[in-house]
Formats: sequence, structure tokens, C-alpha cells
Amino acid sequence: MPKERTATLRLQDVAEQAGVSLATASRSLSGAPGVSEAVAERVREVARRLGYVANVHARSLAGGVSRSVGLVVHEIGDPYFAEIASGVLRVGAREGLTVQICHTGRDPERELDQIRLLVANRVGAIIVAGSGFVDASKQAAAKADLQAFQRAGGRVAVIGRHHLGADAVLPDNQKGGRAITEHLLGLGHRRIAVASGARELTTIADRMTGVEEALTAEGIDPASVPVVEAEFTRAGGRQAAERILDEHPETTAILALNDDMAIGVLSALRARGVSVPEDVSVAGFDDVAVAQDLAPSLTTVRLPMAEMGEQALLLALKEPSSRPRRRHAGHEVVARDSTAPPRR
Amino acid sequence: MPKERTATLRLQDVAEQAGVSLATASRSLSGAPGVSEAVAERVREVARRLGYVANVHARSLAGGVSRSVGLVVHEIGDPYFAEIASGVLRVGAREGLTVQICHTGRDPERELDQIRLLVANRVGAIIVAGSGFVDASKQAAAKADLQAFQRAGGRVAVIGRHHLGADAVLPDNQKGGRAITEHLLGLGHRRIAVASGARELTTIADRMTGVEEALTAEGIDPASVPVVEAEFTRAGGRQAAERILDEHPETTAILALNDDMAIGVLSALRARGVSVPEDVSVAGFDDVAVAQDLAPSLTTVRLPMAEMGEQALLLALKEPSSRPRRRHAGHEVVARDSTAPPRR
DNA sequence: AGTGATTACGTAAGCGCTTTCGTAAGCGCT
DNA sequence: AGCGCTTACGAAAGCGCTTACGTAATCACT
Repeated sequence: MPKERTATLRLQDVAEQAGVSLATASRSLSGAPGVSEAVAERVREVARRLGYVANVHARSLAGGVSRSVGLVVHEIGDPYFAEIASGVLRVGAREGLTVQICHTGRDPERELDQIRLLVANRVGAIIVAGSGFVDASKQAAAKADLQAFQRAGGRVAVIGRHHLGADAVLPDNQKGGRAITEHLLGLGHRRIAVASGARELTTIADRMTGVEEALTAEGIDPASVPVVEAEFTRAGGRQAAERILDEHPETTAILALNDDMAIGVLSALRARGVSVPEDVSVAGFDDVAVAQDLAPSLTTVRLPMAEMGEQALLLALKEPSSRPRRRHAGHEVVARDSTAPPRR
Repeated sequence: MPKERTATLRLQDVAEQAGVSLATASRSLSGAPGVSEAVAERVREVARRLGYVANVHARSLAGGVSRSVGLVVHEIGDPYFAEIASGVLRVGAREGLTVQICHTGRDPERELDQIRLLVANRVGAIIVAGSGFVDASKQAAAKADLQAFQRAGGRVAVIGRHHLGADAVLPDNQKGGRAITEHLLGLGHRRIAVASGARELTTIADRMTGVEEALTAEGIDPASVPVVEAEFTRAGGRQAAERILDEHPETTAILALNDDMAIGVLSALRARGVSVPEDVSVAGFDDVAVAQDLAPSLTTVRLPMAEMGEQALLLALKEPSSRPRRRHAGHEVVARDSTAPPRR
């Protein structure tokens, strides 16, 4: 990292060139009141001519105000998080905020480090995206740090995770899980299998709860439905599908609890010569951008990821309210070609 | 954005608690020499107990050293850039650097603003990913700003773009274009059509040059090959495929200049009842993660996106050399199910 | 014309850290 | 004991900015 970054020009230089004091120059550029329009414009003109860019560090040190926000995701290469990030960046750019993105590389242990790093960077707000643990003690440290950050005046918003005391954007995973299951049941499927991620995560637990609700309502014992846990990735989907095919050949529909897994399921079924949806129907969850372009196109639950990112930042930017706000992201079953009535 | 962020504890507090001076506390925590190990450890212990996190702004103001880097991409929601970002974040995390990501939302006009923002934030390095314009004048302003940044001690690295004076990680688009075309020619295709993005971008121009080389080497006049320009997205791929099908029904292979377009091409062909690879072969470029899980799996040119991101940051972190360094990212044709010998 | 209120600007005090410089203590040596 | 030399630490000067406060000048009134 560079050492001598001093060659840059300072507000001082601008002030001298414009023939005003440091204070006036500062006020002119930040648009603060107390400067005549004529002087302000002259200062701005000089700054523009010189190519002056204010030092954000000095500014935030002196002013105590931060123009940057932090975003913590599991893995930025994952389309789900990439699309959330896209939404956050969009409103960030609009508001003139810089966004620092951290990802844990799917290692929950590292979430705390990332949060600490953002706190050290004195970001104005922290957005944490991605599922938390059902067992709250596993993320108690992160929660404590976030609360300390809030007490110090920082804003926090979470996406897809409950964290009392922070604004949250919440997809209704439970209702979504119920709805997509009802879609399969409505088509006539009775032998459904689930390709799931780790159930210790709230997102997955919630989706499963919805699934079980729908099954029960239809008179099916949830315990009779095979649930295969694997990684929440395409590779995990492939493995899960293999096991389902091997151990439960009677299955007529596989519900994957996210699209990434669903893509893996499709891939594995194809490799085994099982045709979708004729032999087995497949449904996913999230509606990542590529879902509609798969062959067959994927029936799934649409979550407006980018909007969720936007909403989260907008919430964080608002004046903090006494009690945490909630935004519920809509969910909607998108029926495409990967699901059809069972033929068996 | 919050105003009063003063409730946080300062190095001063740690120093008092540990019964040492500010200077000693600073040295202890930053690992600078000149402190006895006993005292240093005591200070660290106190800092840990108090939960002290240093203020990065103050630190970088005083030290003139920045522990953050900036990454500019076209669109973070795009898997190509998301995977690059993933690589950058990976080494960023390893080096204890924060990464500020900006995206232009595919609007090249905004690249300059994003760069300025990063300069204002006094990042230590800026990584610019994504194609530049063939017409250099269209990005002259951005280039000038980057050079000024370099003169002021900042590091710059570019990915997939030539910018003399900066370290670069370069996929060999030209050879890749040639190789994938040779793959199609090798299968026996003679009536090839290209689904291209805007040719004013260097990436696309380079890939096309490679395509034309291969065609010429095989005795085919490049001018006789239909090249349809559209958006460099799935939607663009769909449109391009429609036009190719309508205007050149004799086509036996469609080469899309990135995977996103290829996915769109596959989708459009499927909608028209054209089977791949039986009726028409389809090839892409990039090898985004999902390419292998498509149906049919996509033949494409693999670019190691994540590694390119890693390399770029590593280059930027090295001591600057007098002349810019180059890293060439390997490219490799990955033959999958979407290409086969023509039947017509 | 004289009063107080308002406006436009300058002076200077920090924001929380790093780092230079100074000093006192400890060391080995003659 | 006295010398220089190293080492461990503290005092204080900034880094580049914002902002409270002070002060002239200008204004609207009586």
C-alpha cells in the first residue's frame, strides 16, 4: 500500500487560489449556509479547475459524518447475493454513498470479523444479508457488536434475518415455502422430496416450516417426506438429487429450497436420464435471473432480490425509529416448465 | 447518516487504562518497534477487553496509509463481474483490506464518477474491471484521473482492458475467440453466425478479431459470416438468435461472444423448437458457473474470473514497477453438449 | 442617526490517530 | 566512576477537514 499520498491538493490550496479562508472554502463546497452565492460559486469554480477532491477521511474525522455503508454477504459470487448487492449499490450510487462489501466466503465464523472491520471503518450503516442461525447463540457475538455499533449512532439493517433492534427486509420464507408446496400438491404430486440446505439456518428452517404446513393441510404427514440436507449450492443439489433418486425412486417431485440447488437437481436428473417435468417435477426458490432461461425453465418462488437490497439501504438511511421497521418482500410462485402433473 | 459517532472509545482511553502514553499505545497496537513486549501485550490486552476498534479515518489521515481498495465493475449482478469481485474480496479479506465496490450499472458515463469517488475516499488501489472502448477518447477522462491517482501514489490495476501505465490482468480474448471458432470449424461447421455485443468495446473487438482469424485460416471470408450486434445480456442473446434464425436459416452454429448471450440464444432456440446441438450448435465465452449446468451444458471458453480478480489485487499490492506488469489469464475451450458436428 | 438583528466571512479549536523528536534509564566498556 | 550507545517511553506536532465562535459590515427599524 502506498505511503506518501501527500502530493494531492488540499482544501487549503483551493482556499488560497480563491482568496478566501479555509472555513469559507469548506462551507462553499459542502453547500453549508453562511456564504454568499457569488463567493461560493467562485470557490467551486476554482476547485473544479484544480481538480480538487476532498479527503473523505479528514472530512469524516472532522465532521463525524460518514458517507459510506457496509454490506456483509455470504458470497458475492452467488447470484442471490450478487443481485442483492446490485440493489444496494444502485441506491448507494444515487445517494453518493460508497459501499464496502465484505463476504464471509460462506464461513459464518468470519461474519464477526467483517462486521468489526466495517465498524473500524466508521461506516454510517451496516447491512447484513443472508440467513442467520436458528440457534441464536451462534451469532451472539456479531449481534452484540451490531448493537454496540447502533448505540454509537450507526445504522443497521438486515436482509432475510431476524435481528430484533434492527430494521429488516424480510422475504416471507414460510409463506413462500407453503405456496410452492401447494403448487406441487395442486398439480397432484403426493410423493414429494425436498433438497434442503442446513436446517440450522433460519431461512431454511422457515421455508421448511411452510412446506410442512402445506403438507399437513393436505393430509400428508411431513415426517413421511424425505428431506435431504446438502450444501446450499448447485453441487449440493446434485448430491441431494442422487440420494433422492436412489433411496426414494417413487418420488414424483423434488422441491429444492433454493434455485442454485434446483439447478443442480436438474443437472443430476438429466445425467440420470430422468426427464423433467415428465418423470419428475422440480421446483426451486429465489428466482435467480437465470431460472427462466434454464431448460426446462424453472418453477420457483420469486424473491425481489435487488429491491430487497434497495429497501434495506433506504431503511438504514432513514431517521432511526424507536422500534425497528419491517419491510416484507413479496413472494410469488412463478410456474414455469419444470413442474407438471405427475404421470405416475 | 448518523451525526454523533463520538460515543466510541479512543486510543486515548486504552492508553489511560493501560497506564501508558498515547504514543506507546499506538505503537503497541500497530506492532511498531520500540515497545517492550510486556507493555505491548498489556496494551493489547486492555484494548481487547474494552473492545477497542481503531478509527480508520484518523489512522489513514495521520499515517497517510490506506487499508482499502476500490473495485469498479459494470454491473455486480452480472455473474462475470460477481465472480471477479469474489476473487478480489477473497484476497482483500486475507490482506485485511476493505474493498469498496462501485458499479456503473452498465453506463460507461458513470465510470468516471465512480473513479472520482474512490479517489476521494483515498483508497490505496483502484481496480477497474470490464471492457474499455476501442475509441480511447471515450475514456480519456477516466484515464487521466487514474494517472493522476497514480502520480499521487495510488496503485491501479485493470482487468480485461489495456491501459498503458497500469498493471493489467488480461484474458487473451483474441486467442480465445480463435480457439472457440476453430472448435466449431473442427466439428465441420461452415455456416456460423455470431451473436455479438457492441463492437466498440475492446473485449468484443478482440474476440471478433480471433473469430475472423480462424475463419480466414479455414478459407472462409469473414465478411460472409453474419454478425448480429445486441446487448451483451441474455435478452440480447435471445434477440440475436431470433434474427439469425430469421435471416440466416442455413446457420448450423451460433457463437455467442459471452455466456450470458449464449444462454439467451439457447432459450430462443428452444422456444422456436430448434434443438441444440442437433439442429444448431451453440458456443459461448467466459464459462460462468452455471454454464455446466445448463441443458444442454454449454461449450464455451473458460476464463478464470475469480483468479483474475485475485491476480489484479495482488498486482496492485506489489511494489510498483517502472513499467506496467501483465498477467495473462489462461483461456481454454471447454467442449460440452451444446456443440456437435452439423447434420446439414 | 442610533439601535439591535442579520449576514458574510475569518480565526482557531479540535476530530483520533501516527510519528518525529527528546529524554531518562539501562547497558557494556575502559 | 565515567563514557558513549542503545532502548523504552512520553510530549507534541501535525494529517485535512468541519464548525463553534468572534467580528466586521450591512440591514431594517424607530
